[in-house]
Amino acid sequence: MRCQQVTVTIYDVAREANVSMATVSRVVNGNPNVKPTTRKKVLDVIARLEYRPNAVARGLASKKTTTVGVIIPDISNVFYAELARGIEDIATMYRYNIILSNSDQREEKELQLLDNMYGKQVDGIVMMSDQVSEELNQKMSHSPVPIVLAATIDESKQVPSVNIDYLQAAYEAVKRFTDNGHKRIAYVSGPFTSTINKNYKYEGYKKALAEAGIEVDENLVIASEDSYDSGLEDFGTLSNLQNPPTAFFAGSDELAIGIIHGAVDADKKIPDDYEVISFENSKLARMVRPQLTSVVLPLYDIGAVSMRLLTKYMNKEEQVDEANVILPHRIEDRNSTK
Amino acid sequence: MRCQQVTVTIYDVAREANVSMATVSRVVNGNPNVKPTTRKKVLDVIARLEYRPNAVARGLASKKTTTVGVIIPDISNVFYAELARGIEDIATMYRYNIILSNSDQREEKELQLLDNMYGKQVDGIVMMSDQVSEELNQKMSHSPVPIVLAATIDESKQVPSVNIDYLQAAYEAVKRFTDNGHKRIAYVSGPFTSTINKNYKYEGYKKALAEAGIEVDENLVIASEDSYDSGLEDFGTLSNLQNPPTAFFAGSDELAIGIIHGAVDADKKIPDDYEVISFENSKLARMVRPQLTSVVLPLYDIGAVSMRLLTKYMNKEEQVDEANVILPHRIEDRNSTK
DNA sequence: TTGAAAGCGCTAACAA
DNA sequence: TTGTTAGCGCTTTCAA
Repeated sequence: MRCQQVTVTIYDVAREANVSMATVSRVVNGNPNVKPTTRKKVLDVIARLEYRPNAVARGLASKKTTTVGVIIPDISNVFYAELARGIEDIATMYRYNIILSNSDQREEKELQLLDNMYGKQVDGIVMMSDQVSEELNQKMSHSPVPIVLAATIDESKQVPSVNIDYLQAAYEAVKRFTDNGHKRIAYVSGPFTSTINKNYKYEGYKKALAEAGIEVDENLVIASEDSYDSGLEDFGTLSNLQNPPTAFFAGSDELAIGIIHGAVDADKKIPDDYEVISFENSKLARMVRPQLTSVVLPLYDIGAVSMRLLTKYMNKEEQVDEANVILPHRIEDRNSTK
Repeated sequence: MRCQQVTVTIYDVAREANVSMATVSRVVNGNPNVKPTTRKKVLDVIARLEYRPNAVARGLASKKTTTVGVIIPDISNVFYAELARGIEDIATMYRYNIILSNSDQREEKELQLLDNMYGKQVDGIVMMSDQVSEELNQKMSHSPVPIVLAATIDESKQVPSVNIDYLQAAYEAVKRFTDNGHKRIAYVSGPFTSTINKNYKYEGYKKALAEAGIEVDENLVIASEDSYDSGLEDFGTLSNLQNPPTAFFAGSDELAIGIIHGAVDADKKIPDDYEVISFENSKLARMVRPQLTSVVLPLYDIGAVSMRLLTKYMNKEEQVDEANVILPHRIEDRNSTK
């Protein structure tokens, strides 16, 4: 490994090709104002010298780095990993690289990462966060570069974003239960520190109940961790209520699988004893028996559209018509519901 | 959003503080050769002007960017996402940022991404690949910056790497079966285009069989995709053999869960009718009934150690004693085995 | 302890 | 169509 490195610069190419560096720069950047024979000559030298443009120098001179920052709560979480893939694919398509950082959902870290990204001179940022604090909102509003929120809610709507209609989606899921005659419907949620969980999915749940003339029973609503173990535990808690639920609306696939296994372990049958609808539809939804009926959260698409939106801002394309994009959703029917 | 940006430079700070830019540079970089009062004066101006160092300019001048490239087959795959998290955590600890790119396991893309990373002047690279081609090996061997392979095998051992002893681990897993008296043991693997699957896990499998005096039956070895559906399908294929297996060694958790559900769907009991051992131990291993006995692949640690190793090369620390690190492994016993 | 000055490798006017 | 020339914002000798 480690060989002697002789960095060949645009200047070396220019000298070898008997042209000025400006000309080399032109051919490297595909500027059409170069005579074909000159272009060929330069290209040959570039190939021979194995010249590779220095993106850092280019970034300094042009004030564009062709890299975008991605701030994500936790890349090892499938949920966010799927989003990240959507972001990266579109970034690649537009020739951007991605600087990826985990925030672990800590506000202090989010703030610090933003500064770090600004320092690195990224051309734009895609941000994910369960909860946009006032301070974070402020900082993003004064960002030197465009920012797009992916699958995250900023209730002030100051920052462009891509989401689905979480409230409506939750409403539709729970409405299935009320339509089926369920009166005792549980909402097993991830943490209420997440705006989406607390102010959207929960509101959708309440709306569906209200419409069916069912009163919200706080005992049927649990906001714990967004994990398999919580689902397992929450099933236990809820099924032991003196007036237990007959249907579960789960905030995520892991939670739903926990609930299902809780039921299985208690020798209950899904969907006969309890119906379950999840909210995510990751590939886990099919990896459990019975397979999960689930609201389809198009995470890849949300990531992809976020990045696409960001490119519009970065290129100052046509005045973007809608800064707060809402993608469509649907419910995928499988076997955890009747 | 988008406010008028007045970039304040080191020069502005210098002027305001009545010192030279060299002095500002010194305080920014924590150089001790600055009189405390001067330092304070400069720090005050920095705070007042909200000066933020431009990492690009710094990178050009110092030839160090404090960013490392990460080339990964697919970030949306939990397996790699876990590795990536380990890498990122240690990178953060050492103040590096990460440029993350997906290769989709295509050699052409891997090669091109390396060039792209070189162009971005990363200080080092962590690479993951199922199969290191000759050309890739060549390119990495002539890299201008250090490269470490994470959970990937380069049989020439030319490039530093971090792995576990896959062969031994597979051997131990299969030995459980032979010790338990199984004679018909299947190996349901991910693709054999993966060096680890083909040359290590498979060899471990063969070694355990050989030791037990069992001949390898090619019909019991299936190298398909590394997915739940493949597991499901492969169970069908294998269980319909006229002389079917009684134990399954699965190459990954998804494969193992597919096998288990295949069995469940066929009204078979695990581990009574079939025993199953997986190779991964992601959090999925507990999210299935029965829970999976699995070889523990410490992905996070492999990522973390890879990054740590890379920092040693980047800082030209003490001559690294071992370039090809082997981390310990173990088997986690759960309920898919007796 | 501080400052002056020469780059780092490239882009982007502007001129020819 | 091509070349000249300033920077971009910082680090890093070297000298004081």
